[in-house]
Amino acid sequence: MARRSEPTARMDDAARAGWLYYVAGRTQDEIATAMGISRQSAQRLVSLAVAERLIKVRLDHPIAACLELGEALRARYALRQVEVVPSDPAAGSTTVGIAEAGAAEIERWLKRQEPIILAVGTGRTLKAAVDQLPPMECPQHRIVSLTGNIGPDGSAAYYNVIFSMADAIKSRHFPMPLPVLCSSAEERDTLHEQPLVRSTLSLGAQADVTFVGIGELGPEGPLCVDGFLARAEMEDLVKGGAAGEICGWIFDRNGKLLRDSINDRVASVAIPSRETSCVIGLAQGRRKLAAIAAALKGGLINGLITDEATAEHLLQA
Amino acid sequence: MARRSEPTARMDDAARAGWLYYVAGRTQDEIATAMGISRQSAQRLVSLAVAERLIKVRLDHPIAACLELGEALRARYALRQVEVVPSDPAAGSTTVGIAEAGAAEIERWLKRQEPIILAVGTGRTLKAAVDQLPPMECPQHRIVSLTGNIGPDGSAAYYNVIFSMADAIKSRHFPMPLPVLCSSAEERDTLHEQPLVRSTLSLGAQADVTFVGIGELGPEGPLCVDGFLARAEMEDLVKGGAAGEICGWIFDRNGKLLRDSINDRVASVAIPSRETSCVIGLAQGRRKLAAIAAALKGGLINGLITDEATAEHLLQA
DNA sequence: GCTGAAGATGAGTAATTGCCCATGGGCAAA
DNA sequence: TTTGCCCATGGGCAATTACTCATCTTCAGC
Repeated sequence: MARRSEPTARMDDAARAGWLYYVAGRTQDEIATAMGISRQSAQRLVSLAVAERLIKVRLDHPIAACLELGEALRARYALRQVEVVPSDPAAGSTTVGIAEAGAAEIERWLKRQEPIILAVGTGRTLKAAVDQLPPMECPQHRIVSLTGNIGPDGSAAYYNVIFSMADAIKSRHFPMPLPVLCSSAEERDTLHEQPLVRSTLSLGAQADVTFVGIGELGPEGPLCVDGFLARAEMEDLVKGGAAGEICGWIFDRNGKLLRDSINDRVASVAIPSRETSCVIGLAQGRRKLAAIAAALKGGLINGLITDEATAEHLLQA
Repeated sequence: MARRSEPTARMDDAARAGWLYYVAGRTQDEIATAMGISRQSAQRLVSLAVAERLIKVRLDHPIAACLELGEALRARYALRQVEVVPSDPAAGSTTVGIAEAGAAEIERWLKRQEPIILAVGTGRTLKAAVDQLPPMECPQHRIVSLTGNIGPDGSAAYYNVIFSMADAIKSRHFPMPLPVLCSSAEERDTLHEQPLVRSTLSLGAQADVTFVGIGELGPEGPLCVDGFLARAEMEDLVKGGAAGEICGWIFDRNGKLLRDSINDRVASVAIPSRETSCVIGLAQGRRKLAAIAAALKGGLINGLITDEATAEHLLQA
């Protein structure tokens, strides 16, 4: 009769089926019986309701916003892995949240049965994450440091995280017995020829997953604070367009590594391939925004763990 | 570590799993892999998110409100079947909507393969519904009228719907060859003793599903308008506490059938058992509110097809 | 340190859902 | 009126999800 010809009738049915399924929690079989149609038709109506966006789902939890932000970042920068942690409205810093999220992600990789090579960079955020790791027995994995562990004054670089990692994780560890920054390109190349270093370099290049911090530049950046670069050098870098650094590798605002006298002296392993492995950056905070944005833009990382406020700013850019 | 002991961590995970499942549309298997847990745990987290009301689903369609109202009515009056149709904001009356919904419901019953007995009452709303029925071949079913088809003046009662039904539905039909109202209780009893009538009465009592209109009382009610009752009789009835009628059976505001001189003369079949069958009332409109509410309260019907505005008023009572 | 309860976990299994395909009815064009 | 196309329909099957049970872990209390 008349109602058969109305094009909206199908939509009404779809809405009804969708309501019964999602709101009332009936099975599609029950819906089919109640509406006098076959189960398959009921399924089609439910699908239709979803496809036509009649059904709106939302998550009543602070984490919902984080997941949305993460999804947006993933889509924009073609990331493999994104984690956005809530910005604690009370505390000013959310390093703790990122640290926990980072630890959880590291743990997920280490839990795997099949052997992997896990590479770590450096930085305070990354160290905080590693400090959150529970003790684990992972004899099947290998953990390699991308950066040297000798500070500018010859002492062990504090923020080289592989030793912290070794405290918690029972696994084979491969530090880099090098300074972070050599005095010259030639020295760097010579050191890299050493057999022990070469094998570590090779191992780093094969990493299945890499966790790195992202450092901002400027006089307050870690390279200056930890004494690797003098203030004047830093100012020159910034004038030259540098925007941030990962494992000491300095890049511009487009995420391109600079071809300059500093990068020629960096002793770190090259950042592993983003084509064939996961390179996950941990960073947060307004001061690091430019550095993070540049790393994302240049594809230096294909994974990111950050906080809500930082994610929002990254998306506004 | 610290995060293990936080009771909110599980909720966060549940929220995350729920988001990935409902918003991002991942399978539980993918979620399990992404979160580094087993399928079962992922399923539990999704369930938890639903159970804890973290997931809110809403339906973006006018019919959503109707379905909510229907569910509320069903719960309050222990109804088996409720249908609330949208109140057309443009047109004043929504009889058309109810008619279509009623026709759809009748059709659902008639589509069944196993033989059923379908009983029909009387009324304008019900007739409008029956007029919407498409032609159908239903040799397996039997359709019986609960009310007589002889009007007060001896002519065929117009709003006896079984003849309209016979036009569309190819099935065995059983009208009641009686007046609606007899001149006395004795006459009624005598007529009911006739073999043909007795078999129809018996058939009506066995009905699997019954569709009835609900009539309001007062000088504008169908009993008066159609000339079954004189105005004075009606006034007496209302004074005596009568609130409405179904198939001529008059009931008070609690849905109890009155024990009076009118009901003693009603020739209709008794309303079939609401314990063992579906008795679905079709009615709408402010004037009928008291009658519908009374029928629901007294359990004279266990199914209802009405419109949005009426449903809202019924729930406010 | 031991014990018991409560809750979490994973395997197995039943139920539910999603999808493909053959079929048939309805509608438009010829 | 006939022909051909389109699309809705339901059967069948694979994928996914829900549930149950036995076992394990953890933590509080003794």
